[in-house]
Amino acid sequence: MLATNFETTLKQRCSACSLREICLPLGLDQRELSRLDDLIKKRRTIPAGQHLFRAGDPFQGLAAVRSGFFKIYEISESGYEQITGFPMGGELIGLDAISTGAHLGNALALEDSEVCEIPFARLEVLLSELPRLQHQFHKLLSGAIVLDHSLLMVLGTMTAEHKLAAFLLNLADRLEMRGYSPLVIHLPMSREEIGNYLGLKLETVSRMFSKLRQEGLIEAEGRKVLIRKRDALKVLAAGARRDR
Amino acid sequence: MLATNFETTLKQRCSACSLREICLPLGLDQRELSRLDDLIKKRRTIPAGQHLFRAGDPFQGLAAVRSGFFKIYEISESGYEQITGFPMGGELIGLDAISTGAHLGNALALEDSEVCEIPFARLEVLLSELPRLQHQFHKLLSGAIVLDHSLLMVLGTMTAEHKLAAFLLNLADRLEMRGYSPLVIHLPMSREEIGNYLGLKLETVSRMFSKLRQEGLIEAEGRKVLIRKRDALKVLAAGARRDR
DNA sequence: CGGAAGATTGAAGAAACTCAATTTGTGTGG
DNA sequence: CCACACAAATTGAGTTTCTTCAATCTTCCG
Repeated sequence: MLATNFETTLKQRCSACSLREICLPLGLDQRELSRLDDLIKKRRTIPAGQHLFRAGDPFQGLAAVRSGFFKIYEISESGYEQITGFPMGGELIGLDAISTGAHLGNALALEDSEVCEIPFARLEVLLSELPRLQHQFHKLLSGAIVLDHSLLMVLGTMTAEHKLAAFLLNLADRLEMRGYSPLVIHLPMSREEIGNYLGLKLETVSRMFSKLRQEGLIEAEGRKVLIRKRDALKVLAAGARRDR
Repeated sequence: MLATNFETTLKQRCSACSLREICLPLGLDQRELSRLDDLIKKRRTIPAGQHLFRAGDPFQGLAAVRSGFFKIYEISESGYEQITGFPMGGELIGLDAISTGAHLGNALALEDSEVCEIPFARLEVLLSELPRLQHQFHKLLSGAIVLDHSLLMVLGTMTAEHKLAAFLLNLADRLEMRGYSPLVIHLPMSREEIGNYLGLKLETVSRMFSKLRQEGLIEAEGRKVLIRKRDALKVLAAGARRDR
């Protein structure tokens, strides 16, 4: 009991976090890590189905996903939704709010999730003092742009089947990077959410799941997906078809 | 002759740049501006049709567009192109390269253009010393993410006609922000490039131009576009149709 | 002026959507 | 623990949008 408690507090610290090789702490030494630990005090639990923030909320700070899964979506003037990402462990949430001081996106927990809250004003001070942390932060911001561009590529050039293949592979890769099996996926999102993300209707997503199943590339029943032929999926995901 | 020369060197300095309210210098005082001026020495001219950088080039520094127009495009593994943006005056280019140290995108000048080169390593040092500059830089990075998200919204939720309306309005807004007329647009890109950007074929783009023309919202002959009913375009651009 | 590239328009085809019915899965209360 | 109700997923049939292929027209350079 005492041990569990100890472990919990340990895990609160960036220096002992299993995600430190993906997240802000990457590349820092002990001294720098402890400075960062001082900053990131609060851990917050978000139950499945609840929002971490909503569009319009004032920007207090960033959040780093500790565990669980989120969906980030934006709502246009006229009420249309677009999911822009499904962040998981080690990824930063709320970067878009830096530019305006208010959130433009909504962050909904798809599973019971935990985040580390990062007060942004204090982070910027620390960035000035720790060049390596500053650089890592810039890398993460830049990485968010790269990620968005790869989604643009998917939306702009691929057919439905290719889109779904790319989506599943992306999940597999990110799971693998975090030490999970890349072949057994439990989807935290519905067909409708996948469709929204990929610019497809849920029925089309469902049909493409069936197609990939028939072709023997995956097994899928509901939200459980087993990747059978990862290489073949890669060929699909690489080979967009529309050449605009 | 001497006068022109003087003016040119003046214009080289951020402190006297007409774009300083959009670009990095925003919010800086005289002292800070002169520090930034020290950093940004080089101006470079890129003739229309030439690349500022290509995918794979090592990342030396960012570039701020001084004048002209670029297209940024990425090429997927399998050779498919996707244009991710058409940056113009005051916008930063090359942000995606921070994360990996090499450019993922290609930057091609659509017109004769000028850029200010910003050595990134030195910029980061300066950011540490000038908190306001640091914050402005983060705002620009965050703004790039916001921009990408709005394009995701367009690609994911809109029909062809709405996409083109949104595209033209976006151009109009950005031109207006820089002091140009928002109603008279000379497009620096081809129908094919617009289509690639919007996830459409060039023929579809052409048809939508004709449609908007027939509906009296614009006048268009080739690359010259006159916006007749900006409000009506806004209604179109706001009102996406597919609700995925 | 001539040629090539870009833009427009038409007709036919394909991909994805809409509408609708059915099946499966999930959570809740008896 | 089962039964029920409700939400999610699958599948089918018909329609729409966008693409593809092709012909024509325009523009812009050399």
